[in-house]
Order: sequence, then C-alpha cells, then structure tokens
Amino acid sequence: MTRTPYGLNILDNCVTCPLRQDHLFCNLSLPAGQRLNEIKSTAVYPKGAMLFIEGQQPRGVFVLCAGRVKLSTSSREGKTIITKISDSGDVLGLNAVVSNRPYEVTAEMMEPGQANFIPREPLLQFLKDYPDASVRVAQQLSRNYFTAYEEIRTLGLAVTPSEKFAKLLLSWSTKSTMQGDGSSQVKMTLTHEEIAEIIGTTRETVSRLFSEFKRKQLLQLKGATLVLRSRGALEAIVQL
Amino acid sequence: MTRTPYGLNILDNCVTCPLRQDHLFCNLSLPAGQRLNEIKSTAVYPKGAMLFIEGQQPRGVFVLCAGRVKLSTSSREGKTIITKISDSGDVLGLNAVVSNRPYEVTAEMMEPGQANFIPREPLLQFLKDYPDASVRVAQQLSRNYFTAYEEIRTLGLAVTPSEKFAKLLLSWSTKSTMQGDGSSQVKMTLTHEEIAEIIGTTRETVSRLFSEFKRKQLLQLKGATLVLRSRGALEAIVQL
DNA sequence: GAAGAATGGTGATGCAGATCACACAGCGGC
DNA sequence: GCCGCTGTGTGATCTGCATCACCATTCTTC
Repeated sequence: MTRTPYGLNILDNCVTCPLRQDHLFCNLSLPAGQRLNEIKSTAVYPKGAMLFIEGQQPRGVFVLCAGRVKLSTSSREGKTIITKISDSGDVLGLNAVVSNRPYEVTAEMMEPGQANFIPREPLLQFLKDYPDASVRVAQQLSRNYFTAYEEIRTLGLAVTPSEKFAKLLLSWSTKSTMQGDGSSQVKMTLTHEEIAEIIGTTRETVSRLFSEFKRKQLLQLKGATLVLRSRGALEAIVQL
Repeated sequence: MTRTPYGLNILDNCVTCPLRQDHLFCNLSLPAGQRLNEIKSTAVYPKGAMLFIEGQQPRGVFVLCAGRVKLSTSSREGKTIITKISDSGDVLGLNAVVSNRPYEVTAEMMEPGQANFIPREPLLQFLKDYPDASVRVAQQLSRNYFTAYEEIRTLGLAVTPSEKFAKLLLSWSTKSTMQGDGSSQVKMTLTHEEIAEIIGTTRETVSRLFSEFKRKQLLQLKGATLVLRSRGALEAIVQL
C-alpha cells in the first residue's frame, strides 16, 4: 500500500478478487488470472474525475476498487439522468468495449477512488484466448441488461414521482442497513438535485417529497443519516 | 416448404442464416452449425400466441423467422409498456437464458409467424463447446443492452409525448422507406393504443398527436400508409 | 350483410408537477 | 467578520396531459 495525492491508499490489486466473489474476473484459471494481471493497470482518481464520457470511443474497461461512480447520460439541452451509482467491484464500460460502440454513459467519480483499467485490445484478445472468461462476460452483460431493464420498468411504469422516490428509498434499505425494530439507517450522500436526476423529476419536487415523507412518518433525517421507518409503508406506495 | 394451418409457409431452416448476415448464429464453423441444427426445432404460431411470458423460468431462446413479435412488460395494475417490436432474425429470450433469470418481458406474436426454438440446456452446452459462439452471444447481449439504453434515454430524457412520438416516427423512417423527394412512406401496423404503450402515454393523446402532426404538415395518412413529409422537421421536434 | 367488437376522434374538466422566484442555511476561504 | 457558493425549503402560478364521456368509423365473423 502506498499513500497517494488524494489521501487514499492504493490497493496492490483489486481486479482479482477480494471485493466480490461473484466478480467478473474471479475464480478464473491460474494462467488466465496471471494474464489479466499483466494487461491491467491501476490508477487513482480525484473527486469529479471522468473515467469516460458518453460518446467517446471505448478505450477499455474499468474495474472499480474504491470510491463511488455516477453513471449518467444527458440530452443536448442539458437535461441529465443518472442511471446508476456504481461502487467497488463494478465493471464499467464493458458493453461499449465488447460491441465496439461509443460509451453510452458518462462515468464520474463522486469521491476519490481507485480503479483498474484494462485496455480494449488486450482484453478482447484475452477473451479469445480464455473462453471461460467470455462466458463470464456474457453473464455480466446480461446482468447489466437486467439492471437496465429495471430502469426501463421504473421510468416507464412507475407513474408518480412519489412512487419512484419510494422505490429509490427501498433500494437503499438493504439487509445490512436494517435495525432490529424494522427501521433502516442509510447515509445520505446524494444531493436533492442528484436524486431528482435519478428519479427523473425536479429538485424542488424532491425537496417537497422529503417534506411529505417526513410528515407521513415514512422517514426521518438525523444529520446526514436517513432513517426509514418501515419498509412496509414504502412498499405500499410502490404499486408496481 | 409445407403449407400450415395459419396460411403460412414453413421455411425449412431459418436459424442459419438467410435472413441476416450479422445474425447471432451465422457464419459459425461447420460442426457448430450442424450441432445447432440438431438442437433446434421449428414451430409455427398464430396471431396472439405467447412465445413466453414475463416472469416465467427461461425454457430457451426463440429465433424469429417470420412474423412480428411484441415485447412488453406490465405493472401489477395492468399498465403496459411495449419495449420493442421484433421482426425476422431477432433472437428472443437470450438474456434470460444466459443469466438463468425469469424472462423479463412477454413475447406475443402480432401476426402469424414462425420461430426456431433452442432449449436452454443444450444451448448452454453448445456455448461451452463452441467458444466462438459465446463471443457472438456476448456481442448480441451487448447489442440488446444498447437497445435497452436507447429506451432509457427516450423514457428518461424526452419529456413531452410529442417528442417521443416524433422519435418513434423517425425510427420508422429508414433508408429503405425514403422517397426521392425527402419524404418517407411506412406501413402503419400498430394501433393508437399500441403506440401509446410504446411512448408511454394514453390512446387519446396519440390520437391528438396524429391530428396535430397532420395539421402541422408533418405527416399524412393514405389508408394504412403513413407518409412522413420531412425528416428534418421531425428531427427539430426531437431535441434530445 | 348485419351484429358486435375493436379502433379512432374530440370535447370538457381537473390536477399534479414543472417553472419561476426568493429567502435562508451551511461552509470554506482569506 | 465578510463574501461567494452550493444546497434547501416553500410559495404562487401556469399548463399539458390524464381522465371521463360519448359517438363515429372500421374491422371481424358468422
């Protein structure tokens, strides 16, 4: 480990695999793992750094080791939607690389972080040489697809902002955040503006949603900690 | 060729490949092609037949030979969105099969048609045995992903129904439909209701959009033939 | 060709949420 | 302390579209 300019520790290797067992490049054969190690490189990024930008030709994939990344796409007039917040272990840019189309999103570091970079050409060669890895890639792509599909369902079917907001809150409340009493505590790290870009509404509406949900005892705010009172009540709102 | 109950000719084989050169299972090695032929079966479907339904465990993939298929997903309350209209050559259900998750959409024949079916297990075995095919599958999946992403952009960024409607019209106006004078002729095969489900609005709004676009000289209706006056004017509306 | 179903056209009404407009709070910098 | 900046709360207004209601037209099917 080395100390870096951004006050972050460099992990020697985060492609293979401490982060996730279901990871794209985990549990490969030994020679495949070694080959991967040769072609990857590691870099550290400050907050606000762009890993890649919507429309760029794909240079390679990024395996996120530390820090969260905002994936977004924008219209010409500047309307932006955030399609996903990625964190450690996620593989970014895979679709673009496999199909050799421009990156379909912009990937921006939301906080200082670290990622492994695997350039396009060596990666494609690697996939040819190690077929088991390409099956993995296919599976990862199809996971991405399902995530995208969820997004479509949310955007297309969930009508009101309340519904989408409740859905987002539910997605934040995972097992790990559950308290004994059925409530759930989450660190709020997004601005209202960002939440608006996720659920496809305006900042003002998000502000009003927070007020409304507080009033209805659905949530509570203690500093930067969001307390969700009960999943059940939220689920009742999400009538998907 | 054989005559069938639905007044349709059976093609002996439509997996490999007359329909499309960029096809998933085209230009495979000879043994791979033969193997594929052994595991596939062909069937004919009437209008309204469901190839598979959202939520079902994946049985296999369908390679569409003839007829169009409506892919849709619904919310509990019965709101439906159509995510894609597939036609000959499309591969349906691939994502579900590769990741072994339930079909994420319902696939319904919009007209009598024919499809090859490849059951899940033999297909997965086939992919293991013929690595070049799994690279193809990865590419196909990533194409699917891009299509899904387009959908997300449309739903998330295009604000008004007019915009989405114009976008849909543009997607219908391809090179093949262009006339010399810059206009474009398309057969209208969807009901207003279906169009509404594609662009996420109501039937009434679609009716009004047609009136409005006619009034603005953007389109014209001759029987079932839709004449788009100029792409440019439509593109001006789509301010994505 | 008649009965019935599916599809399409259009008016009246109401309301949710976008937009605009400010005011205020927190925070870092110097 | 003062500034400037980013993020938040909330009122007032305006509008586009969903909804309801009904009728007209066009397709099925027997």
